[in-house]
Amino acid sequence: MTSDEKRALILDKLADHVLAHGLSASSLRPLAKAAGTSDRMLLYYFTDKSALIAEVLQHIAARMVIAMEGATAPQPLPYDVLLARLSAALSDPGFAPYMRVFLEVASGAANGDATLSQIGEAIGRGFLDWGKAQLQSDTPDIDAARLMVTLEGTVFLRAIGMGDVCRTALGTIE
Amino acid sequence: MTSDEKRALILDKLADHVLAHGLSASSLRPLAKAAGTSDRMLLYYFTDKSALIAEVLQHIAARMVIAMEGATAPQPLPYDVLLARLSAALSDPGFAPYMRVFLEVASGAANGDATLSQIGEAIGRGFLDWGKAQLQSDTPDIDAARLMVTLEGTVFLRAIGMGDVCRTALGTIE
DNA sequence: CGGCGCTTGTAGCAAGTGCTACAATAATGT
DNA sequence: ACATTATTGTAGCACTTGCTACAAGCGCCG
Repeated sequence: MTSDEKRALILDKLADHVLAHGLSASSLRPLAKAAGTSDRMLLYYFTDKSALIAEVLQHIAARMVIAMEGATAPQPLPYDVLLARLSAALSDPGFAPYMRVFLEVASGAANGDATLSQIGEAIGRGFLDWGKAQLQSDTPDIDAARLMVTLEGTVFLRAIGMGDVCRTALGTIE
Repeated sequence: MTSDEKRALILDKLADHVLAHGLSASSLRPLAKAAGTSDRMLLYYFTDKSALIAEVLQHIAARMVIAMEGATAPQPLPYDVLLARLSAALSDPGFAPYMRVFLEVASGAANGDATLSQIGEAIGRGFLDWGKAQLQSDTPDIDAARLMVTLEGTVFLRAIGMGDVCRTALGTIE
């Protein structure tokens, strides 16, 4: 097994751990344990902790893109339909971990973490573009923006146990 | 100065520090320094760290309520107007720290922190009720929910440097 | 005055943090 | 076979984390 393959394998397990336990529970030793290696080795493969985290988050983002491909409708959908679909998808147990991590990234970014700030925006823009491509609309930019604001709002509220409010808010639209 | 007064004074300075630097930078020693005392004393006044954080967050919530009183319109406003107003208010430098902390609370709650979960929901419900009272609507529950989802969505997006998307999304409504 | 309880400082502990120096092993090319 | 390089383990450093044991100071009531 080449060094690159090892790296890729480790990266995969690191992503699993971050998705399962969050960034705050992702210090080097727990990460190393989850990847079946040592903290020493993590810093051998990834120059830095922040570099490591950056790569892991990008890996996670790539995974999410793939998962979303599966949720992609064959044709663009009108705003209301797409919103209902995505809102349901994001609360799916399969997707929820991504949203938890995304929320944590946003929080870290708001507190001044440069790495998280940069990656958070990249992921966010990617998601926005993807949504725009799914939208059947005369004003795709505006509707994609509204879609995204609404969806992230539901992520936020569900995080604090206010999923019922999300349902109330979106119930009028379906 | 009585013991209660001292406690209240400390609490106030702790709130300042959390608002300025976030929960992640709020371990006992920095907090103590900000309050002009020692970690030892913090654990004398507040049984636990989590109890301390709980009280600080409630204090912060209470402050925000007061600040919002100042932003309260004399009469209820229609949805679009209220949304525009609150959206502008939340990105105001005076309010933004509250939102940063709120976001951090949500993130912590999503990661299973019981204290943050409980307090986050309490604050969220309070905010929802306050919004409902400001709303002039035939369907106040639904509109308040939509208002809240949208506003928290903008908080999220602004955190990752996508304030432009918020503007695009809300621009259509004003 | 004397004792008693509230308040506070000093010092430290055990665990965890990112990271590194050093050396031993394994692989690789000449 | 040998020298060089890549890979990995061991051990540790300097620091932060929440929290605590101990004792000294303090005021207050008898």
